[in-house]
Amino acid sequence: MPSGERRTTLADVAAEAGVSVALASIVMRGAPGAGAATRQRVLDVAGRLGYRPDSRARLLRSGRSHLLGVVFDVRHPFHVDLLTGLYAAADTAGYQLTLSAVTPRRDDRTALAGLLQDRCEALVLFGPRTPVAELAGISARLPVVTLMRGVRHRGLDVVRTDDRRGSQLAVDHLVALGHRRIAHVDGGRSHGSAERRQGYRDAMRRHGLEASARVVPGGSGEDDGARAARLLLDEPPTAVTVFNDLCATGLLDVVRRHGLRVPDDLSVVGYDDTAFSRLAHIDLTTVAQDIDTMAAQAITRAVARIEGTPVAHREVLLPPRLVVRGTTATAGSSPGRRAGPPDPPRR
Amino acid sequence: MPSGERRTTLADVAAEAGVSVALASIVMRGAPGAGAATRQRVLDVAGRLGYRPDSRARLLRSGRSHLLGVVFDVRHPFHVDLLTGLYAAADTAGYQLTLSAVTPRRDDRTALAGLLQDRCEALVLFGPRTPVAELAGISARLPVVTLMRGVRHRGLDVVRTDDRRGSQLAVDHLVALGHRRIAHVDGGRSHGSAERRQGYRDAMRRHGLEASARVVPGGSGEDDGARAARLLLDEPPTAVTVFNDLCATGLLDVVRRHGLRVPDDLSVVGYDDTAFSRLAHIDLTTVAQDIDTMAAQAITRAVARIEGTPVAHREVLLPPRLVVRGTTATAGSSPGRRAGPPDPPRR
DNA sequence: CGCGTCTACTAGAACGTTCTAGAGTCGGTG
DNA sequence: CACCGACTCTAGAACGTTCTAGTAGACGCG
Repeated sequence: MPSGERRTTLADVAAEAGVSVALASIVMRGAPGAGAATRQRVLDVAGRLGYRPDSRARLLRSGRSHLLGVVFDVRHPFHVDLLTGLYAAADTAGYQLTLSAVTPRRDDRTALAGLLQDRCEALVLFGPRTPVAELAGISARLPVVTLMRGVRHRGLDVVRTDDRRGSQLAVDHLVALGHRRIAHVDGGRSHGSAERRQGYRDAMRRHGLEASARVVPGGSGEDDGARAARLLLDEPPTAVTVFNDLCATGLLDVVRRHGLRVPDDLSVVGYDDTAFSRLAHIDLTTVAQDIDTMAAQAITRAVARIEGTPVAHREVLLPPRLVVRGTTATAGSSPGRRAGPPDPPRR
Repeated sequence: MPSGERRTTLADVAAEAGVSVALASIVMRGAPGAGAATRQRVLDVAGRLGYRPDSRARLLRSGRSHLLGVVFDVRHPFHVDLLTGLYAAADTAGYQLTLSAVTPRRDDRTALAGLLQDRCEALVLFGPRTPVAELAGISARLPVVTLMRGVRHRGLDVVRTDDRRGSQLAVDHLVALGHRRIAHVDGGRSHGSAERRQGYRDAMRRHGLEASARVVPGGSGEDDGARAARLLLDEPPTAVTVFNDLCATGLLDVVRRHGLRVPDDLSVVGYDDTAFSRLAHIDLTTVAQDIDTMAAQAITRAVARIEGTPVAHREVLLPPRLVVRGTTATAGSSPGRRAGPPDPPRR
């Protein structure tokens, strides 16, 4: 009879312990103003009756929910990794998290609407696709922290990785390995795509390789990577930086099937340090975002806004980190080349 | 001034529209008992003031939260996939989902406790590690549906894939391809491990291959697969069924590094049809669980229990499905295949 | 003894909603 | 004209908690 018996309420506990509801409340939330003996008695009774405070009633009265709403996308492995850090950070700040997921059949807007009804005190959005105007509207009512999307708007806090720098790291790494013909596979209309492309361009210019810079249209999926690979194959570079890991995986596959060896004939750098890029089988050199700091900063921001603590800047830019694995090697390190196309004509 | 102005409440809407709070309530939840003109006027005002019903206050009064609590593990790609279906199913059933995540630093118990305070009407647990006794205790207070874990207890509903059958499918497939020396890499203490091992044994016996059955200790991680591979290599079988996809990936890597070709020298079948197994790069033959039905059944169960609809069985056993990809081939098909793909790239 | 102060406790309002019971209006009917 | 039912609407209680304002009693002090 799950729904038969009423659940035990603070009134039950109070009655059983022979005190007023108010005092029971004081004891339950550890507030000062109750005698030691009484406190113990109330706690005992509560334990015995299996009392659980009703967080909604509590909120209703106190106005504070100590609840942070989080919108994340189940399809993005990176988002899921972030949740771990976020829970930890929220916990130490004394806040709880309510999650609302974006799925292939559930968009940003729906996810957001759900949270607004839950009376969160702030929102943390993972790479939201919602238009800035809409986000701004919401931020008039409660603090909004955006992760991994560089929206510029007073009223919105932004925590993101310096993607431009990330691409530069990738290029620097490849140049240090002796590569000169380095291409970039673009992320299309995905977030961060512009910054990553820009960082690639900057770095190529800095190294005096402007002439051999080449940007190929790609995307965020495996297919996009495969398509980009086919575009590259007619005149393959010796190295390529790819928008993200998934795209890089698609590229790797096509490139290998065409007989090119990685990293001997072609070095590949991904982006995001997605879980699967760590698989020995893939072993992708990639640019990692500092997930833990990102999570901690997001929570810190949100809480500061809620509690009115002044915050210096609207935007936090975190440094990326290059993770060198098995898909990059020195240029021209390909002793015995097989099947693959010989050196393409130099330009 | 996020927290400055009070948020608009039903009373505000009612006052502005010149009706009673009760009537405004009727309109907002679409209940019968309001005139068409008034209804429209109230809705207009609500829209203009940006009114959002407070779900907690609503719950507090109505007793019903229409909330289903979900505990999932961020580390498990399969769980994340399930969420998609779950949201959809809950939506059509008229319920909302509250998610509570298990992370490396946040265990089952914590995740559960959070949901209990939120006054969910039922819990949906993804492969919970919580002891049965504890789950049973909770199920005395509210319906509990367990996914992917075969707990036997009156009071707990279970929705899971027939893992035994899944392993049998894998073995049948391999036998049909002419394999006879088929090994199994075990999942250790992971859920479903026993059933999958049992299914393997059954199938081997059924095919009269008892003598060549061989179970190697493994686990649920990539490392476990790598370790298992090394155990197998001294006397390699021609095919192997592996506890799950991640483990299979680890195995694949070691096996290939040792010069064995897959699928020519060794056929490999994984389990779960995890997202990455679909990557062209990995292209793993695997056993898929019917995620959508699983999600739908879980919600149906939960709702039935909440609303007191009689439910025939405590346990729903869903049929698995074999997904044939590139890591399985006919036994002894090994003669001189090159590294490259003879077959056209798959879609 | 009167007064102030401290501690332990309590009564009752409040939060924003839903629900119950009932009030007013109107057109139709005996 | 009295009565009915249908329809639209309203007043006020209720949900489980926290908060405000206060009371009762003990104690100290002049």
